[in-house]
Amino acid sequence: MQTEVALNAIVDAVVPGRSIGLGLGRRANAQITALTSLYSKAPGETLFVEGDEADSIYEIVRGMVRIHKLLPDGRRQITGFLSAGHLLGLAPEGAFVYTAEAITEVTLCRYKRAAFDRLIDEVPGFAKRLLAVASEELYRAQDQMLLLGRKSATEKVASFLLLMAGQQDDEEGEVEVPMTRSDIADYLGLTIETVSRTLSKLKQDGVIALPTPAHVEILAREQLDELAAGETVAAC
Amino acid sequence: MQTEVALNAIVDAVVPGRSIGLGLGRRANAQITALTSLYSKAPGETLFVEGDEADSIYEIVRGMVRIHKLLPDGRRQITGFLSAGHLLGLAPEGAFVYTAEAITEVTLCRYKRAAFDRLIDEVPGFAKRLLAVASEELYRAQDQMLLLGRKSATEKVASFLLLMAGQQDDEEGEVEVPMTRSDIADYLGLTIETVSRTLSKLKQDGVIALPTPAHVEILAREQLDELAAGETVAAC
DNA sequence: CGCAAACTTGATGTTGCTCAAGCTAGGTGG
DNA sequence: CCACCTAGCTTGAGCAACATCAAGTTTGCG
Repeated sequence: MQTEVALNAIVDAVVPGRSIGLGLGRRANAQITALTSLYSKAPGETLFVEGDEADSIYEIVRGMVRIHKLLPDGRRQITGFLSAGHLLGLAPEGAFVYTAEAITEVTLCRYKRAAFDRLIDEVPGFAKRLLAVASEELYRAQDQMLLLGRKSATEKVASFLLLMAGQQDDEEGEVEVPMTRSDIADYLGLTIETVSRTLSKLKQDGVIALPTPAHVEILAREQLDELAAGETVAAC
Repeated sequence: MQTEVALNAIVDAVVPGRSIGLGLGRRANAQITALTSLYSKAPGETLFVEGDEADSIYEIVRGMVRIHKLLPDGRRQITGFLSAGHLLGLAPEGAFVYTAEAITEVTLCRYKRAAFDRLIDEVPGFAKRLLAVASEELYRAQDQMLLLGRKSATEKVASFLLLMAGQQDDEEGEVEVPMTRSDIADYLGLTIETVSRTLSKLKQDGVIALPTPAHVEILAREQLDELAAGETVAAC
């Protein structure tokens, strides 16, 4: 997402060329980096749990994180897969409203909530920038509601594949799928069996190839686009 | 939502006691009211359409609005029912990302986008306040994803009734439902028949009463709470 | 090499959708 | 004032998409 040169030497050392500070100017960035700490999580590790005291805000520097909510009986809805540049924990003060877990090896930048709040007041443009980030998230959330409420299994899986493809700059149809079928199912409101079957059907129809379960190759991009958009009755 | 005394004489005249300006201080409010215009929409009228140029931001002063997104073949997902105090059109600049329509008679306050943007820069605390509003919306959206992806029809309808009840201060179990079964269905990712049947079943079970289709009486609040939360297998 | 986790595939079941018919209520014109 | 008309709602019967249950298969790792 961000491509400008990082101001933070620590970050630069770890992930060359990857900026933090949400695209703000030099001064703001310098202020922000003064109160960050950088650390890592292994795949499967929990960053924080829904209901925990939200004393920090996190920025993903590298890797992929899933966020989810649970029903009392264990049913899970994954509300997002977040990669580098995304913020975690911006929600209402007090407590986190979702659980966050690492899917891949993840590098995180942690901001203390209190210091972060102070920055919002003191650094011109910072709140505005955060507002843009939140609006963007809201837009994504509404698209996902349309998917969950009104798309068929095939349309959901097609949309997911295109989301993954778009998240990777890789335009050549090679898509990495770092999460399990269970994650995909809980993101799309399906079961793992339906996800697996739908992928098999797309493969059989020549729309995709599946060299390995975690590696999808898009063979017929246009057809996938149409499926994802829900254009025709043929989609069913 | 807002109960403080309005500073804007026009608003006061129309809707006594209802504030605008998003809970900011006197100075900010004075600045904001300088660039507002107030007007009304009849039930069924469109405020704006997905894709329209987003040159304004709206605050609902009175009444209820629905916002939705469409698939090319007409399938509709209602992403929210918004009442007084809510903002419309905050999403990414350029174009509206959803369509907004009046459900009841609605009074709106319109802010010019450019002026609104200037306020964000000039009025201290304004962007922060908007960020809180957007975060709150995001939280609601994630709850709705959980509902759409993982709840049964009964759980969805129960959740909806509680949402409506919560939106009205009326704690006595009397809930007004100003929208049609079609709106409810498109909000919950169901069909009108399933919504109707589910309401009938809840009535039959003594959980609610239905004096008229648009008027629900909650008879067994606890049972409805449990259903909405998805506590037990009995929910199915 | 063996084991466990993840994935795939098949058979059967159930929820919610589709199609269809009748009901209710509010508004309009004769 | 009443009858009609229409939009919205309810109810029923049959069906399809997706879930559930149940084996197998593959893969990665110790």
